[in-house]
Amino acid sequence: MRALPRRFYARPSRVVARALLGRLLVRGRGRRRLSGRIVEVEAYDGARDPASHAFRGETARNRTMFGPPGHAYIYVSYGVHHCLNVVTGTPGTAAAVLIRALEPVAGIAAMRRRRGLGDRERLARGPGCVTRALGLTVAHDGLDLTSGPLWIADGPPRRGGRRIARSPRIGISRAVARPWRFFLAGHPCVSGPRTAGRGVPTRRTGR
DNA sequence: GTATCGATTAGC
DNA sequence: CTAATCGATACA
Repeated sequence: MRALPRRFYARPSRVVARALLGRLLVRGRGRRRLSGRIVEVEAYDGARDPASHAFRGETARNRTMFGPPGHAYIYVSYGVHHCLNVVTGTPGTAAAVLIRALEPVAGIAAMRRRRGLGDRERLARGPGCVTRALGLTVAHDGLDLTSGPLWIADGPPRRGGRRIARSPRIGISRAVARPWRFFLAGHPCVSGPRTAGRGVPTRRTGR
């Protein structure tokens, strides 16, 4: 399978987000290949989206998002974890899709080693777990997904017979009502709610 | 300059 | 429930 062409990414983040579900995210080539089916994503919409890192303009951290589509935007979350996004839209739009969860397909033993976990369904469940399982860090920020050792496979997205469900995005405090989280309904590797829920997620108490 | 908050997770 | 830990942001 080939890497998805750049034109795939040169569309609005919500369109790309849905189109990514069921596709294969691949790290490396040959025997050392790691891969997983994308089962959960979130769309972010640059300057038009208060929840986006790009909402307040370009910084050293989010520079990649302002570049051409089809590149990996990887940032440090909570000072501890790394999160993988794909840049979408036209250059300067600074839109992106966060990869929140994978169903591990290849290199599962290596993922188990990296994660110190046996449960396949939990290996890449959650954005920080995705990068941990694949061995991605901010050192990989800016990688070109159409040519590099990190890519997304072309071909019909196999959804395993599951429908695409949507919900509000997880872990944000602004623009909380926008239903821009997309996932394969009921898939065991999805983090958080696995069925479509209307309305704003329940706010955790304490702050 | 200091204080606070995250596109989170693992562990009590 | 909290700690971890750092870039970005808010404010004196």
